[in-house]
Amino acid sequence: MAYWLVKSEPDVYSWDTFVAEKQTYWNGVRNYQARNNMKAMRKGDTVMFYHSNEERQVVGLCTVVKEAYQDPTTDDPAWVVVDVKAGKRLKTPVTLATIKQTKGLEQIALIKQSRLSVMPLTEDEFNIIIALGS
DNA sequence: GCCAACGTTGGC
DNA sequence: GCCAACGTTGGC
Repeated sequence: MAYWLVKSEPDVYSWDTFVAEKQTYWNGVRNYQARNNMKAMRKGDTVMFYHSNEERQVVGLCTVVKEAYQDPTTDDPAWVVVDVKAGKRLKTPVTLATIKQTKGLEQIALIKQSRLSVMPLTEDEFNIIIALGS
């Protein structure tokens, strides 16, 4: 069981939209590293949902329900999507500012590689964020 | 709106 | 294969 974090611009695809749809395929990734991370996702893995730009906070959790397959929005076989199902909203959103100040999260990919849109989290990082969000 | 970081493209 | 130019992302 692995942990991941995905970013979305709330203007483009927000947590509320996701919750309303209950499930979605995570499309639009056009970066090889992010793509490789998606390919490494396994059914049942937990994914944190982060709002970038205006909000900059982790807002909720979701679960991988289908592993990587051809992105239906393009014919280019280089790109894949995964299906994710909306889970719980964090009681308290965890902001980037908080993450930066929190001991144990210094190495998180969210800070180290700010432009990456799909990234792995260690179990420790995941648990710390969960604790901050409850 | 600006700019830093960084990935991609294309000329050589 | 290198590197400059360029485009994109995302924090501020």
